[in-house]
Amino acid sequence: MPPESFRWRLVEDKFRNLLEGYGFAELRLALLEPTELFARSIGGETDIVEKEMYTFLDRSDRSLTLRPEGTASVVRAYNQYSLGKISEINKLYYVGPMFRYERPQKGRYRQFNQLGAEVFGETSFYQDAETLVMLAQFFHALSVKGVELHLNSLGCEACRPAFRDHLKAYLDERQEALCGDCRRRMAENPLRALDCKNPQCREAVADAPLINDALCDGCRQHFIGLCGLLEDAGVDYQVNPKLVRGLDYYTRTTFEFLAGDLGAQNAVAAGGRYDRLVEELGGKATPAFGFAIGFERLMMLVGSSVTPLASPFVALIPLGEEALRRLFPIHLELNCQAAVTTLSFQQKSLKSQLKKADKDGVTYALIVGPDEFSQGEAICRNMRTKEQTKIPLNRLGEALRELYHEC
RNA sequence: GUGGGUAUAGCUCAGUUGGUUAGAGCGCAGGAUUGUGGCUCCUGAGGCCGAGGGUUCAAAUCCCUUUACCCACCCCA
Repeated sequence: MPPESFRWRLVEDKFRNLLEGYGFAELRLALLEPTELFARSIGGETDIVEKEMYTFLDRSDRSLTLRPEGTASVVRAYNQYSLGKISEINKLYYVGPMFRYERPQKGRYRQFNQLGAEVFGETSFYQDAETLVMLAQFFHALSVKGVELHLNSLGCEACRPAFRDHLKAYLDERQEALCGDCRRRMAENPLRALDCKNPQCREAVADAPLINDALCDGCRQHFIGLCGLLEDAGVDYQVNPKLVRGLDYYTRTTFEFLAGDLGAQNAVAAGGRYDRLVEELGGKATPAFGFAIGFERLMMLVGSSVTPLASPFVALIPLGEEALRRLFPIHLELNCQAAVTTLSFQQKSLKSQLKKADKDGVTYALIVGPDEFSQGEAICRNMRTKEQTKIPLNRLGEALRELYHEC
């Protein structure tokens, strides 16, 4: 709703401009996808898939789901249209609503909007760095303060399995201390125990083996390289070895931008690298890196620093029916270019119309009534200096246009 | 899915141990010199007290049910 909607569009425009500057192109995504797509990409054991999706059957008994996130749809589109053949590297972004069946609370809604982007075909850690710096630039451009970048590497198929077994062995010894969820997830994804919020789990996991120590050479160099580039770019970050994302497709780099001001739902943007997903969804093996920003959460941080709409420039004040008829075409003509005039269609007193003009914050008020008609000139009042000048009735339109362009 | 909270004027909220025409501030409308705004003053409009049921001589107030929203757990953007 206004005035929020104006601020939203302003922020969205900034996002589009920034990303298009970095060579991203917009992808308009399907809202509805086969349920299986999400089960396969996000992971069958994740909470999103287990209990947070809006899933239903269509008339042919196919199971469809309102998308809970964007990456899976982007990857499907990437594969379906063979984007990888058109150009080696593809940079795509999207904007739109996502749906998750959760209990709403501050910063969490069942229908929420994401600004997201994905890069396909680039393995280099330079890509990770470019994207992260770009995000930092975005927050900076919006004067958003207090966001922290948390960073981790989850390894790849070469080193993660070994680490997973290692961690599992560690957790097995402490099974009794873990919460039900963690115990249940042990088989599929023991890593999740690392960022469980349950105090008992936290304690049990305090001395758990860390993935950083178990990375293979390739992953280690990737991570170190990324960190170095971030430092060179002056982007502050902290490594959080226990950062594990709730989506199964991530490999190597994962990150979250956290904001303290958001309450419990403090992740304003998150993402990472997913080098295996394209292939798993039936495409050619393609490395990829992506992120999503929670639009609503971002807007909570942006506050009032983004200016809402500008005030109209001049209030047209007609006194009497004839004056209204005379000013109406001018009103239409001037607003055709930009929103510069206001005009009340009701017969109101000069006093109340001026009051309204003041509230609207206009710079000029143009008064036309019986007196003006008899003199052939309208009164133009500068609302700040209270100076009044006269303008011939037959050149009102161009005179106002000149005034507008002078400012 | 679990727990807590709120619901009264357009907005933010008061409303005592149940008591008769339900209040304030802000906003809105009109007026205080006939055709000149901001400040001030006066006046006015606007409420089925979220919905449904119950207790009572009497319910915004107590009880039950329900809906919506909020906050937290969880999860994530």
